[in-house]
Amino acid sequence: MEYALERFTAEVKAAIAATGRVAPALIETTTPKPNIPADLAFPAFRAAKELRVPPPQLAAELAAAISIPEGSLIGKVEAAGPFLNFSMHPQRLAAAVLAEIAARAEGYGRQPDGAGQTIVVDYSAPNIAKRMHVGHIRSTIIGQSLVNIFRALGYTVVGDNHLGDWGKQFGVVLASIAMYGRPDAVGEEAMALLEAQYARYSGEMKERPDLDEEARRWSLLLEQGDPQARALWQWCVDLTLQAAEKNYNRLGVRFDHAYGESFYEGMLPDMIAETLRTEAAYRDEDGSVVAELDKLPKFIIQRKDGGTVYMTRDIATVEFRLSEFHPSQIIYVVDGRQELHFRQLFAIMRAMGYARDVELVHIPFGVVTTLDGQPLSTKKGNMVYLESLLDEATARALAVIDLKNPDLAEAEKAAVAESVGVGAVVYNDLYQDTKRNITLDWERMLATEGNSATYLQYSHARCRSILRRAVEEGAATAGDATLLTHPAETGLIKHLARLPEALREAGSRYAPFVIADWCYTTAREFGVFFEQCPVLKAESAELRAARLDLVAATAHALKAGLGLLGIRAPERM
RNA sequence: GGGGCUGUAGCUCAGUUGGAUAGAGCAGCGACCUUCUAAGUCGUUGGCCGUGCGUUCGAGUCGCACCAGCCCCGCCA
Repeated sequence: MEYALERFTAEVKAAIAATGRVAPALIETTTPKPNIPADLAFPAFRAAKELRVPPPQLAAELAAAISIPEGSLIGKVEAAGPFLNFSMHPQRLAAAVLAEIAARAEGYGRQPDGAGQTIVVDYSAPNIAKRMHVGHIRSTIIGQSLVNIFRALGYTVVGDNHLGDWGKQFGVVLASIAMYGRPDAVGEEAMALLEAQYARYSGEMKERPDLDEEARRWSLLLEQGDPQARALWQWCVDLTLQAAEKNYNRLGVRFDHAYGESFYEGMLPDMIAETLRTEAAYRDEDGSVVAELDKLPKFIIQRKDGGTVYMTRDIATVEFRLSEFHPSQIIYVVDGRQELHFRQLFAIMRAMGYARDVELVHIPFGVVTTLDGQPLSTKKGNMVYLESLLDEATARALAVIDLKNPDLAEAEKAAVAESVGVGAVVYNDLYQDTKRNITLDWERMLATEGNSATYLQYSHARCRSILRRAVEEGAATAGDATLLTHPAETGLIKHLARLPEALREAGSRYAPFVIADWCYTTAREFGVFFEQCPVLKAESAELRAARLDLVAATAHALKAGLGLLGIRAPERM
């Protein structure tokens, strides 16, 4: 099914074409700025040049020549200087949009664009034996939103948590446990102790080459399947995943797989041989395997001691994903600082002859810094861990709820606080272009006004509140949408009509903020409507029914948008 | 030295096939709660769009050069 806005655009193009004055190739439309009282514009510049007439003249001629088909979503056509402006027919649009949303409810906006295609999303990827902190939550949150967005676009999405459970850094973890012992604790507390040991060990490692050698030895032992190393490794993995699972549940994050780097261990020797066979890489004099491609800096695929690196495992990972899932895209939601790594990875995959039918995409995101621009680090002691971040956000939300809505039952207060607090943290990572660096600004993050998750949730809750009262009063719904002609109603409806378009743009740009933006504007449009158009006390029962439909549609659409971001929409707050 | 990202209002940001008067929020000032949740709404103040040159009928948007900040550049991930 085609959504109303697409139909409107198609009708506009057809109407212009029907005049016979403009070649179809020159019929391009743009969305006018908000201050222009129109919904779609045809700039006549190019076509006018072709026809050798002044643009305003062509626009005027077209305005006179155009005929609007019966029942069209086009309401009005007029020339405005060199532009030909089209406005939607408010009543027919209202009927079409409300029907679409009523039919799909929270599934509004979904499209079958990606049907039959698979996308692998590589995200989160926490390090084993490390607590998750503000640094890694970006990948988790952005990645999950992209998963949601692509699913809504009809793709088969495979979410894979590429755990950092291998490599030399893991050798350090094992070596430090061997030296200081296994911490006597559980959950995040145990991990905090592991981190402290790790930090202590790597600190001393700088001055003691024997410790560095020991870490390397553990990493090799692990790769060689030494039972003691494997057992210790498994303990760390279980501990970390258990703790992570709690955070994932709170964030609404779910993976299809969590293979992790270790999963690819057995494939590495063949993979290295393959890079050599295809001459994508060569063996250096010192025994290491290196590649130098596309004028990119040289990079290592196998260490001179025979050990593997991140790159080796990433190559195997691509190969595995291709043969296992046959995706049209593999997207990596990873820190922008690894941009070069991915360019190198993608280059070597191409050089090996893989990745011909797949688009490999790195979605870089910026770093999180403190208010004064300092990086967050364990060493500096200014690190903020995910669990405490969510707890703090929830606690602050609860304080506001106690103030604003003290009559709510305690259990509901707690649930709402969780939704609002976690929503604020999620939104902080999604409301702007992901490649920007963000600052950890508690005031900004937990803001309850303006462009904030809370404001969006609040708008939804207001809708739901009206709908609840309507049910209590036994008010009729399923009204006549053509009664919705107030500017505030039309403004809101026009914006609701844009969700499918926003979803498509969010997918093509890998940009959840496009959805966030849409939600925010929806909330604002609803806010205006809320002030100007009484629903339960509308002038007539007929108008009340129609407005109730609009409120229901707004609630569904907002919930759909928030859902794409991974943010819950409470019934009341 | 090479490369990537960023530069738009005091602050945080939108502005993407180049189009009309560059938009929001926050902060500031002012107004609106006996009516559906004031976590709201409305008004108002605030811009050499980093700088320069170029392409174009038209540039915040495209090209080149420069400036500033952050980041990356073989045996970590």
